[in-house]
Parts: sequence; structure tokens; C-alpha cells
Amino acid sequence: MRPTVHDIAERAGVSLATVDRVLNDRPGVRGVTRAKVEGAIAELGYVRDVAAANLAKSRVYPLVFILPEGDNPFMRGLEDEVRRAGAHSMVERTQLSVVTVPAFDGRALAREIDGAIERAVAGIAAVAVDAPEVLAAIGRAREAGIPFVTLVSDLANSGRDHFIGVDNIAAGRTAGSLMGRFLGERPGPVAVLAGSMRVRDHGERLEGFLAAMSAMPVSRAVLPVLEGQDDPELSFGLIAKCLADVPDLAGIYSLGAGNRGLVKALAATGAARSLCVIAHEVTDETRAALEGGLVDAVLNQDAGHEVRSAIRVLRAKADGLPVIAAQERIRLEIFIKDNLPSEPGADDTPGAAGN
Amino acid sequence: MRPTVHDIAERAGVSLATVDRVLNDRPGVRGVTRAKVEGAIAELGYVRDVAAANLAKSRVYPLVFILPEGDNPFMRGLEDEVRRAGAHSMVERTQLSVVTVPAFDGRALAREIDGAIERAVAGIAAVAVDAPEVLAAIGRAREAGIPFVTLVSDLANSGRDHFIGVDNIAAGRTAGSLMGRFLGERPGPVAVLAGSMRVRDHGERLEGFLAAMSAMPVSRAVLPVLEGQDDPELSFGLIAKCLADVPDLAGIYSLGAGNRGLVKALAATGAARSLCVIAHEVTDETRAALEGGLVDAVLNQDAGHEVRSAIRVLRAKADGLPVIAAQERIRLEIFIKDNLPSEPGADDTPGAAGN
DNA sequence: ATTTTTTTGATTTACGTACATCAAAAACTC
DNA sequence: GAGTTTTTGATGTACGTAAATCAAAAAAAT
Repeated sequence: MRPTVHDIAERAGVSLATVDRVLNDRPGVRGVTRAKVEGAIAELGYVRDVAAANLAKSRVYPLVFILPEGDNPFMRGLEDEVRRAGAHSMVERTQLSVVTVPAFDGRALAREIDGAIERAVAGIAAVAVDAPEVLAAIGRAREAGIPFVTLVSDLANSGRDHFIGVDNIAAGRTAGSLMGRFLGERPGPVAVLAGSMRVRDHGERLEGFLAAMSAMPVSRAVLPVLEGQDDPELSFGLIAKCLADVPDLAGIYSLGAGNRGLVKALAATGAARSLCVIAHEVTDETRAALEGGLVDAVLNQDAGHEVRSAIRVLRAKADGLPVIAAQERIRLEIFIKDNLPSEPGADDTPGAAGN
Repeated sequence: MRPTVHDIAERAGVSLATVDRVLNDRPGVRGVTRAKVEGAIAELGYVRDVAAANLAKSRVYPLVFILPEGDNPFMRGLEDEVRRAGAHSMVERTQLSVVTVPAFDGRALAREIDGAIERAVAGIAAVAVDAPEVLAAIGRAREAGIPFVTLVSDLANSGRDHFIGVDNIAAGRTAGSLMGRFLGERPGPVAVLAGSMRVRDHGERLEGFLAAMSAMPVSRAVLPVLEGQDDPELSFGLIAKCLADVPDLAGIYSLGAGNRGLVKALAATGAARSLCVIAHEVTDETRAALEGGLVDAVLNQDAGHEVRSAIRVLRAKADGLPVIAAQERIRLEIFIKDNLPSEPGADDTPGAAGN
């Protein structure tokens, strides 16, 4: 059976009060006594019963998720997942809140991080922005002893506890390999639709894509990047023009969130029947396009898994417990039509409204 | 804040003892009193604090995993995952045990299920076998109020609480689609390596594969199934013979666990340079083959996720709590060389032994 | 109305831990 | 050795729930 604080007291020859002082780093214990207690803890392999401690303390873990605003479907899906998890999180003594900031606004993000620090939350998860003020804010959170997780978009050298997301270079490389395999020896250039090359994630995906394409047996041109700012109408226009201007176009890689415009352009021109199209993230649009044959493959990161992982990691850090690395590793999923899981809520009664 | 039993007592105008009797279905409560208490429970939205209850009861959840014996790498990996999870499961009041039975032995499996029922375990997870005595044993477990999860291999109409695994027809279809896409217009038949067609899972994968291949624009022969009994040497022989007998072979789909023999035959003959090879489950052999270019894609189900899911589902069922469907859905993963996650333990110091 | 049976309430103990209080013991200083 | 300071121990209360006991109250039966 598991050792308790009573066992420690007996093994070390001290009282419960002394054990409590050592376990919780309270003052009033001589070094020699502390050593005895710590020795007993180690010998017994004592692990705190966190559930019992939380009960005694009536502890609640307030966690905050800071997400970018806008109509990026993936981010909205991420927000939905947080809200869904939050609906029954009090059962696990967790209280989730969502704060949104303008996309790519480092200053606003830093401000919200500092706000969360002020409120003494138990942990922070944020989609990072490459900006010095964000770097500094993360540093302040860590100094205040608040666990910090970057979500989807990492920030190097930030001291964050954990990154939850996929490797974007590998993502691009995967897209390139698949594109090359699917196209085989069929000739013609490929186009790339990005949001903005100023975003590091997009740059990394392109880098990986180009590397993989250049390693393919068949040499193939990659056209200059189309920057659609993740805007549906702008993306639509760029793709439609490209389809018109490049009659021998062989494929399109959409590495950002402009998929609504892409899918619309493909459907409008009927071009997808002869193109290989690879996009990122399963959303309503890309799911429909995959099922309807407009898109050949979607590379996905599971927002639900990411949110659950963030919660688990922040909780583990707050409790000083180990993180199970294998469980928290986010896989880059490849979906074709045949392995696409059924839509969430597909089990619901047809008349049910939303989910 | 969360309502407690005290709030129920006050709301219903009864004592704590009565609330306890109602909550725990103990005798000695009139119907009219019970209705009052249940009304208060509903109005308050009371949800039991399972952690507090477990503390009061010193509860432990003994769970048993019944797995097939043998050197099937996937099953051994599954067993490793259970043992790994069991190493620190007491922290969560869970006690995992593994029982192995001869592969495909329905009688032995039924006997172990009954043994677990006798020991009054909190839940059972088993790789199912299609046999009437197994069906009956699962029925007995359910009658005894013991939650039952089928793992990897399901059993229809068994009354099990949950299936944790992938859809094998979809798996076969995915393999067929990928094979067709990767081969493009390149001519030549494809071969299928199975364990045994007597195993329903293998039959389903073949079914899906054939359906997808026949839907491809290019018509392509599928050779009669090679049944290697998941034996490395038998599989080696069958593949080597096939490679010698069919010089225009275009691809191989390995739907079972004979991959060690397959990979060895490919390496020995140098045939893989001109073949498209798709296999199932990431194991040491398939990982190396994928990285070395002998295999083009591996379709995988994550054993670690499956074990964690089984534990979560069994715990939730034992507690009478809801199962989060999205979290417990096992995805059919497609791995090519570029999105293959680094090997578990790859973060360890190079000198570290095993893991 | 009386007797018998059933229901209800009050109370205690328990789980493992957190945290506070204050007297007693030990250690330190002069 | 006396006085002062620090450390330690004993104890109580708390968290939310489980479970047992027995007296008192309520309901049912005669």
C-alpha cells in the first residue's frame, strides 16, 4: 500500500507536524532533522496523494488559454475545444478561461500574459508570437512560478515549459513527399498558397516542402508563393488567377488557413479533377473537399488532443509531477478520404442542433 | 462552488444520513423522501467528488488486460505499454495486471475472463476472439457489473462497453487508395501478405483493400492472398517466392504481423527499390524499413493511446461517469518517412540502455 | 388508542493531507 | 547556570464523502 505522512513520521522518528513542515517547505526545521525526514521520504518512495491534498486545500486550478482572434477556422476550432473542455472541468477542479487577442499582436499577447500573472492563475497556454515583449512576458510568468505552454506555434529560447504542436518543417516535408508520390511522373509545376511569409510557421512549412520536392526523382518547378493572408476572398482570387495563368499546373500545396478560398476556387473552375491538392487542418471546408475529391490529402493536428494535452501538462507542472512524454507528443496526421474519422457529432440524432 | 451532500440535505430538508442512503442506494428510505432528495440533487446539479469518495473508501481499481501470447511485435508492444502504465498507476489508485493467453484460443480467453470476474476486478480489457464461449464470458462480466472493453479486435453483439481499436475495413481501404495513388499508371499486379484469413480482422482489411483497388482508374490484378500465419520464416519464404515468380510485381500490402519476414525478403532481394510496399503497425522492423526506404507507408494504431484509453474508459464506467467520445476514438494513422515521430527514448542520453 | 415496524436523524470514525496554535523541549547565547 | 530563541510535538479543525450505530420520531398495523 502507499506510504503516508504517518509512515514518514514513524520512519524518521519525528512528529507529523515536522513532516508537514518538510514536505511543504515551511520554516522551523533544523537541517539535521530535515535530512532525516527527506531520507525517510526517499526510502519509502513516498508520493503525495494529490487528490487528498487538493481536497484539504479546496484547490482549484485556474488555467487561461490565450488565442488569436479572427475567422481562422483552425483557431476557432481550438477555441471550441477549450470551451468544450471547460464545460465540465470543475469536476477535475480545473477552471478554464479563454482570452483572445488580435492575431500576431505581440504587444496585446504580452499584456494578457501579464494580466494572467496578476490574477495568479495556475497555468497559461498561448499561441505564441515571435516578439521580444512576448519573450519577456513568458519569462515573467516563469519567474512567478506559473507553468507556461506554447500551443501550435512555439517560441524558441522562451523558457516555456512545453510546446504542444507539430514540427512545421516535417509538416512541409511530408506535404512535399506526398505531392511528389501522388504526381509520379506527371509533368507540370506546383503552386504554394500561404497566409503570410512573415509568419515563421509558414516559412518552415515552405522550407520543408521545397526540400522534399527537390529530393524527388522527377524535377519539378515550384511557383512563387501566393500570399493570401489567410483571407478567403484574396486566396480565391490568387488561386483562380493561377489556374487561369498556368494551364499545366500539376498541384497546389496550401500551407496556411486560406482553404475556404482555395476550395471555392477549385469547385468554381472544376480544376481539382486534374490537380493534386494538399492542405492543412481538418475543418468543415477541408473535410467536405476531401470527401468530395477536391482535395487529395489533409495534414492535421488534432485540436482536441492539443487542448487536453495543454491541460494535462499545466496540471502536472503545477503539481510538480512528471509529464508522460509519449502521451503529450502531437502527431502530424495524414488524412485521405478513406481514413478520415467521422465528423464529431455524427453520432447525434439528425435533428440535434449544433453540438 | 460545487454543491456538496450538505447542500442536498439542506435543499431537501433531510439529514446527511438520508442523503447518503439515497446516493448510495441503501435501504430504509421512503419513496416520497427519495423523490425529494433526488429532486434536490437534480436542481443543484450535484456531481459526486469521486476523488473524495475514493479517499474515504481507500478505493483501488484493479484492472486486468488479457492479451494474446506469441512474438507478434504489435501485441508485445501493447503489453509493454500496459506494463509501463502499470509502473506508476498506483498514484491514480489503479492496479494493472496483464494476463496472456494463447493467440486465438477462445476457451483460454473465456477462462481468464471468468477468473477476473471471480477476483471481482474493477474492469477487463481484452483482445477479443470470435468464439461463442468468449461471447458468453463477456456477458457474465457485464452481468456481474464489471465494465468490459474490447481492445484492437472487437466482438459484435457482445455487450462490451466500448471497443478500442481501428475500423479494419477502413484500414484496408486506406491501404488500397494509397497503393493506387502511389503506383499511378505503373503497370503490374499487387500481392497481399496476411496472417490467416480465418482471422476476421485480416478478412476485413482485405475486403477494404480490394474495394479501394477496384475503384482506382487503373485496373490492376490482386494476386491470391499469401497466408504467412504471422510467422517470420514462412512469410519470408512466401514473399521471396512471389518476388521470384512475378517479375512485374508492382506492390505488396502486408495486412498482418508478418513484417519481419517481409522486410527481410525485401532487403535480401533488393526488390523494394521498384515496389510500393504498405504495411501495418509501427514496430522496430517497420520503422527501420520506412526510414530505409524499403517500405513506403505504415498504417498504424497507437498502442500507448489504446492502453491509456482502455484505462480511462474502464475507470469512467466503474465510476458511472461519461466517456469523452472524441478522446477515445482511435485514429488510423498514416506514416511515411517524413511524418514518422522520433523513436520513444530517442531523447535519452545516447548511452542509456533500452527503454 | 396502543403496539409494532419502519424511517430518520445525530453522531462518530475513517480516508490523507493542509494548516494553524501553543506549550514543552531542545538548542543557543551570554 | 540562567535567560532567550528556536525547534518540535500534540492537537484540533478542515476538506467531501463513506459507512456504521442506535435512539428518537414517524408511520403502519391491530
